[in-house]
Amino acid sequence: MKFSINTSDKNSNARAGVLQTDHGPIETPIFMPVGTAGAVKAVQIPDLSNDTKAQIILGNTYHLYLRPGLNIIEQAGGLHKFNGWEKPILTDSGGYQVYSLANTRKLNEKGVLFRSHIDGSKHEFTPEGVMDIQRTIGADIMMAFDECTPYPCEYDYAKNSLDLTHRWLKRCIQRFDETDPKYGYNQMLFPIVQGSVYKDLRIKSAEFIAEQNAHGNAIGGLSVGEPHEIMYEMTEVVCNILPKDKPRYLMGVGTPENILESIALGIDMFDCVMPTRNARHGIIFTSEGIINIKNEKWKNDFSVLDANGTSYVDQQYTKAYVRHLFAANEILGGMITSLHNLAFYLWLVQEARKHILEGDFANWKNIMVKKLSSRI
RNA sequence: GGGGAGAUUCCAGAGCGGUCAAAUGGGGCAGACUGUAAAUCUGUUGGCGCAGCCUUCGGAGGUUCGAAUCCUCCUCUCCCCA
Repeated sequence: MKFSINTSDKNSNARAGVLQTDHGPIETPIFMPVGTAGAVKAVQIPDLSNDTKAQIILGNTYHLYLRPGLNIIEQAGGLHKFNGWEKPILTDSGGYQVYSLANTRKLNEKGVLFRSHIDGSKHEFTPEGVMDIQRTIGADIMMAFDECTPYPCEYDYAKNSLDLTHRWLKRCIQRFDETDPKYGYNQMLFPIVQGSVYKDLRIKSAEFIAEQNAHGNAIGGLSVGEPHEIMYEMTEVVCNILPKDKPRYLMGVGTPENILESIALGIDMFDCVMPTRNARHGIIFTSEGIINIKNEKWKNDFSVLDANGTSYVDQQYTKAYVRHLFAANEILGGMITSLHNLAFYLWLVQEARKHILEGDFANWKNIMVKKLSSRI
């Protein structure tokens, strides 16, 4: 449970580090593939591990609690044993579902009453309960239960919500401290900065979070529809306050461009559904720009999927073939693009790490960013 | 040989005198997606000099102010009985 920073970039706040966990080290900056229900959609564990070079994946407290349920996960011996992923796992707390499933839940001081999106049954999530669930799942990194606020969000709502998230955090920490891991390895708890798009709230929250002296700190409530400039501004404000010697995790971000810009601001960890979800929708990210493989123009393009790509699928399949798979609604299409996108995201952060260590990250980032967001 | 049903925009298939360039699916084309209720969702799908006009509902005529819708003939499909 140690975070060491190897070096810092000269012309930005980017850092390269290593976070030690009982399931192995995580080299930062890192992108963490999202595996909400215990599976990174359309990608097998060996591919995830050997091909994309993922070092840590996510699971979700709300989804795993509902299905398969804690009983099954505990019988399996924790999520690592259940899904066969032997490296670190981080679980989101369900705080994002407070936002994304706002129509089917009720929130109060005690916690959140969710109506299951699967069968409509009611389930109360409290900060204490969420800690217990994550103990049972066995995540290496547990997230505090928070309210992810929407955008736009009135100042008063954001302020009250922030105070609630902070009170919940104290309860999370207390429960975390008075309980033990279930499977013989250590777990960490990351608190989450909120405050919507309001600088003073973000500062207040970052200061409060910094005081908790957690193993790592997260920034939530961004990338929910606000302009990128605001997202970067909030991230910068918060990074200046959060402790330098602890990993900083920007939750739910983002596009390849977002990730590089945020690394420059001092972020170490990212997760996002974009590479996997968009992959299933036919979008692939490459070092030359973004490709919609379903577009007609690839119909008879027999060049490989991504000549610069690091995944075996990049050389194995042609654009025309992958386009055909999508047109024919063959499940293989989404498997190929998912693997490609994850390999690309992981390549991107590894490359960023390399340039941070070499000291020329800022220049490299500025060149990359221009290409990454263009459409091919 | 006798009897019956039908031909609609890329396909299937509604429409059965005006509110029809024509429902709904599918297919095509394009877009969205940021701690995953998402292998999902949205838009568009005759042409143009585009608040209007032109050409379309098997073909040719006709009735009517007005036809994809009614009548006549033709062509072609399908079904049943011999």
